[in-house]
Amino acid sequence: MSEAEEKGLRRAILDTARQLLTTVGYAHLSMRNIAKEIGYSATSIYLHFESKDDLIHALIDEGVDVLFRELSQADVASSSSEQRLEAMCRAYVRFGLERSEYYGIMYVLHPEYIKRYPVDKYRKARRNLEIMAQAVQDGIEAGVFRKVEPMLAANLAWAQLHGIVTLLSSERVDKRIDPDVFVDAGCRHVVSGLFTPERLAGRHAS
Amino acid sequence: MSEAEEKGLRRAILDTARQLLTTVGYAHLSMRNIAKEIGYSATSIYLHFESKDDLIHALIDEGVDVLFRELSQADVASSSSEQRLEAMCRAYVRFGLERSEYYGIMYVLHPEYIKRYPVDKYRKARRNLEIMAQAVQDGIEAGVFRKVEPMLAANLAWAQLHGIVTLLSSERVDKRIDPDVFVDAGCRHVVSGLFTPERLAGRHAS
DNA sequence: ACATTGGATTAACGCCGTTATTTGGGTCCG
DNA sequence: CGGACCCAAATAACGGCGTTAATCCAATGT
Repeated sequence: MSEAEEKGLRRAILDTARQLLTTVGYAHLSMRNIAKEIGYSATSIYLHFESKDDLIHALIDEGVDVLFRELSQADVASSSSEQRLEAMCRAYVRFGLERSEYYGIMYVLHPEYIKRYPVDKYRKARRNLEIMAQAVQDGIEAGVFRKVEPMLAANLAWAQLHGIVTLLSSERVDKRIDPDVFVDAGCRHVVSGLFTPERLAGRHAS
Repeated sequence: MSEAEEKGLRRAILDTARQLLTTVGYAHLSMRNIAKEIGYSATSIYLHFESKDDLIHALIDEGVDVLFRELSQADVASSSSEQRLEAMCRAYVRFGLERSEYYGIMYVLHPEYIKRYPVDKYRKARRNLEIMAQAVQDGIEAGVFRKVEPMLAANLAWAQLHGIVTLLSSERVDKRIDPDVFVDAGCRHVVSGLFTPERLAGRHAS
């Protein structure tokens, strides 16, 4: 009971913080306004998190899991490795744009603002790249993709997708460009950049 | 004389702020530590800038100019449009990594942290995309690039380069990947993604 | 009935951006 | 010369921040 309530308060803090991230953003997220929202004093949060960074790390943890679930879902829902990769690209961008409360603290917040993410949690975060690298690897073995270093290709794909998400969500992309067209072109560009010349020659018109 | 000194102080503020951006980063840049550095009180800065955002906007202005100069230099230093585009890509990444004091406030700082960049300065900032779009356009006319919307292609290229810069400088790229190889692969990917199938068939081994 | 525990609060510290007020030296004019 | 004015610059202060220290108080155990 007291354990349940303790968990309850911890969850309430996390949920409130996440909600405030969507409404006021990280720049205006404070221990004091989280506390006010749940009817406690700011210092009470320190009974459950040792610092604001610690709280954010807990949320990042959640975000990493959510993203992994969505990538996995896209992975199994498709058949060919190229379709799987493209589906994951779209899932990544969708996650970045629709769950920006997570995306912002996971990948946008500059490390200088926040203590380094604990080393022992890196492994879990890396799964989100490895699942994409695996699709690249499979494509190579299927003869659809060129023989590239899968991890290099995955990181490069990540950079493309990350750029698309951040430029779109910070409204830096030219307004005359339709966001859907932009995302579409980006995802196809990621995949087609891996095609063998033969596979490429047979692709449909852009 | 008094005019020169006034300009001198304004310059001193800008230079000190820029230097602090490289040493302590935006998160720890404050009106008070800028002032301490130049031996004035914090409030004196308000005689030259109406707010911290205003000061940062002035620095962004400088950064936009510096980037434009470097892109232009890369543009004229090469001959074929594909070489020009690739040279500009490399110049962009170099700017992002080496002048990160500018890059951070220009393209990384989330808009929620800072007042919107004044509309009348957008035009100048847009030149940095248009110069790349022009290279795409030229490549199309030369028959080297596929017939794509130049502005869409430029923004997509920008997203790729921006992703590379931000992931590298926030140390989020897998440590086993050589940064130079990463940048290299990224820039070539941007360019080769635009090639016509014929031009692509004749490219060298990856 | 008393001591102990531990969740929760208030007070306080040193930062922050910014505004209001005050200082103080120079210049202009009667 | 003396007083009015100006204006760069400083100090004080406001409300907000993350965080720590001290305090309160109700429930628990003996």
